[in-house]
Amino acid sequence: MPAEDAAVAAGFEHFYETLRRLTPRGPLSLTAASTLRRLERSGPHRLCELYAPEGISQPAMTQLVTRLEKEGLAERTADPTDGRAVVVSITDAGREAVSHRRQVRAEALSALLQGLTPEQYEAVVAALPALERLSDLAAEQAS
Amino acid sequence: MPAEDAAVAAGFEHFYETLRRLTPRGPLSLTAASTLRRLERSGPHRLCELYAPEGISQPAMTQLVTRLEKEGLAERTADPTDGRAVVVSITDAGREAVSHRRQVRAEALSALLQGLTPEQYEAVVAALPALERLSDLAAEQAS
DNA sequence: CCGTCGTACATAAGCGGGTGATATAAATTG
DNA sequence: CAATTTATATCACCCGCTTATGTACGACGG
Repeated sequence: MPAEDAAVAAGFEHFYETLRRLTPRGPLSLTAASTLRRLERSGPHRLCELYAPEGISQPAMTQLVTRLEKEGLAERTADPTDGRAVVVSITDAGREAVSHRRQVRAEALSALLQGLTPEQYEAVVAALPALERLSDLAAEQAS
Repeated sequence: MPAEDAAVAAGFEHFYETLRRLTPRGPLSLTAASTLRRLERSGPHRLCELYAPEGISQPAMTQLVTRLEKEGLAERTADPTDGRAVVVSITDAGREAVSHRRQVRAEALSALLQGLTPEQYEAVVAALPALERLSDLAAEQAS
């Protein structure tokens, strides 16, 4: 491991904690929010396609979907081509919830961004594509 | 809120999920790890100074310290100047656990960093001070 | 000194969200 | 068509958080 990577890792570690505290406690758990975002971003999925990328077990996803359904944020549909399968999709209320959560976090973050110098702000913006690329790399590594 | 902030927020949101999945399942909860890092970084603290910055309730911190103590990662000491207070400090085993966790995450991250172009890598390194500054701003805003 | 009040921590009860083991039903296969 | 695999659900359990409450010490005015 290159030496500089350690510095990057340390910086990310600290920053991760900061981001974590930026969305104190909402009605949605981390996994619930992440799953809703996935459904919003890439459409309906069978339950068996959801739990692995979220890093939880299949029973956990069953229960999560049940909770989301109870709160009206997602819904189950039968898969016509496979009687065993369940297709999970996000509802309008779910989209609304995701959007609201995103908004809250964005505003908290925006307040912080005001405190940066223009150079620092530019550095952050310039790093965004790289961060996005890291996310993609992590996703394909997981698959 | 400036329009570009929304893009930054969206990027961070995605990146946050990536970081979250980078340290899959350890023996330490997120709060436990964060608390140990705090103890490692800024020395022993009274329990009442710990729970607020971690964003949990006082009973939760009492329980967390009890668990950490049971696992030998932290220890309680009486405060000689205040009979009510408890001073919590990290043990060598605790330092070891933090260090190990950090190592695991750093290696996983390092593997991803290999996939960046040199320009992207430089952009990430260049943004580190700004990310650090954001963490500081968040910390002082919380106080 | 001494009752009163605030502060620091612990305990209790309950709940959300995770786990592994197992059940059920539909699809696949030999 | 019996056997097996796959997709989901259910069960029993544990961990970590919550609020409400208990306990012991410190501070402080009479």
